Amino acid sequence: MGLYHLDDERQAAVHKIRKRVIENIGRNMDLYGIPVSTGHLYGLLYFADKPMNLDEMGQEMKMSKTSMSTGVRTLLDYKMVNKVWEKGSRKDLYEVEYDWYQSFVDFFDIKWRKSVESNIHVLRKALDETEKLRKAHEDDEELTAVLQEDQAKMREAVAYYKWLERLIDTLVDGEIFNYVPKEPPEGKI
Amino acid sequence: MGLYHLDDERQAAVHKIRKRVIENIGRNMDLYGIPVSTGHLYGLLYFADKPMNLDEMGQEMKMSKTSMSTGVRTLLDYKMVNKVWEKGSRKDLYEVEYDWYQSFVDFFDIKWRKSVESNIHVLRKALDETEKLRKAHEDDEELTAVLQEDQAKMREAVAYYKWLERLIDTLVDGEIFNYVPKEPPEGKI
DNA sequence: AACATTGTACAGTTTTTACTGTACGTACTT
DNA sequence: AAGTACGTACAGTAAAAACTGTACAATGTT
Repeated sequence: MGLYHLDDERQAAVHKIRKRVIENIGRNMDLYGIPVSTGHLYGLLYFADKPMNLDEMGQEMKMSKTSMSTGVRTLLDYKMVNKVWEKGSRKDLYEVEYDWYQSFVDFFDIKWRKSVESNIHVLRKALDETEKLRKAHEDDEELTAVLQEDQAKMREAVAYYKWLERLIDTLVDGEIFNYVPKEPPEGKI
Repeated sequence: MGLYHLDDERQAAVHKIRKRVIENIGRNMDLYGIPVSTGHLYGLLYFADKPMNLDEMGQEMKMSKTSMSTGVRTLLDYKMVNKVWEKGSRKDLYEVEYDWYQSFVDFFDIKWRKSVESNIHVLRKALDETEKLRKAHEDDEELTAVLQEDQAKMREAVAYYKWLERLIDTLVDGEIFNYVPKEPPEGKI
C-alpha cells in the first residue's frame, strides 16, 4: 500500500483509519449484489496508491489467490476495476475505477438493463399468448375477464420497464448530470 | 387466484402463462437483494385478483407459513406489498403495491439512502481523524503526502455520495418524472 | 374463564454461496 | 525444448442463508 516507509506507529494509525472506511465500503457493496469480501477487496484497491497484482491482494486480504482471482473478475465484470498494463511485470495488475459516477452508471447499464430487457421480453411473449388464448375462447366470459385483467397488469409492467430503460439511457448518455449536477468536492483547494 | 370457476384446461393455460412471468419477476428481484422465493411470492401476489392471507400463499407456493410470514415481512419493509384490512377476516391480508414507479423510488429511498448516509458518516469521521493525524505530524513529509492523498480520495467519495443523495431526492419528490416522463401503457385502450 | 385462531420467535435442518488447495494450460525465459 | 511463473478450472470444504416445525404470545370467540 505504499506506506511501508513510514514508522510503525504512524503506519498503524493510517491503516486503522483506512480499515473502517474499507469495511464500510465493503459492507455497503451488497447493494450491488457483491459479496462483502469482494467489497473489501475493492476498498483495498481504492486506497492503494498503485495498481496491485493478485499476490499482493491475497497477502493484504489474508485470503487465497484463487479468491482474489474470482473477486477481481467480479469487479471487472462490473467495470469497478480496470486491468492495467505495466511493462516489465508479467503479473496482471488492477486498479479501481476512481470515477464512481461512471461505476454507478455502469452498474445499471450492465445489471439492471439486462434484467429489464429480459422482463420486457417475457412479458411481451406472455401478452401474445394471452391474446391468442383470449381469441380462441371469445365466448367464455369468465376467461375473457381474467385474461383482460392479466393483460392490463402486464401492459402496465411493460410501460414501467420501458420507463426504466429510458432512465438508464439518461444515465448512460450522461444527461442525468444536467438534471442532477455533480458538485466539486468540498474542503481545501 | 380467483380463477377456479374456469374449466381445468383453460385454468391450466392461464396458470402456465402466469408462471413464466412470475418466475422471471422472481429471478430478477435479486437486483433488490430479495431471495428468489420471495420474488416468486411477490409475483404470485401480483397476479392475485384479491388480497391474500398467509395460508393461501403457503398453499399456492407450497411452502411453510413461516416462510410466507418472513417473505411478506421483507416485501413490507420495501413497501412492495401493503397490508389490507378487511372486516370479518381475522387473518392479515396483503396485496402488492401496483405502482411500480413508487416501489422503485421506495427501494432507493429505503436501502440506498441508508447506505449513502452511513458512508458519508464514516468518511467524514475518517477525514477528521486524518486531519488530526496530519496536524500532529506536520514535520513528517512522507506521512503528510500519504494523508493528503487519502483525503483527496475521501473528499471525492463524499462528493459522489452527496450527488447520489440528490439523485435519490429527485426520485422521492417525483421530479425525475419531469426529466424522464412516464408513458401510458401501449395496446388497446 | 376456557378455548380457538393467528402470526412469529427460535432452534434445527437443508440448500446455497463463498472460500481453499490442487492441478493444469498458457506464455514467457533460458 | 525444458523450465518457470502466472491465472484460473475444478472439486472439496467451510460458512452463510433460506426454509421448516414446534412452541408460544396475542387476540378474538364462546
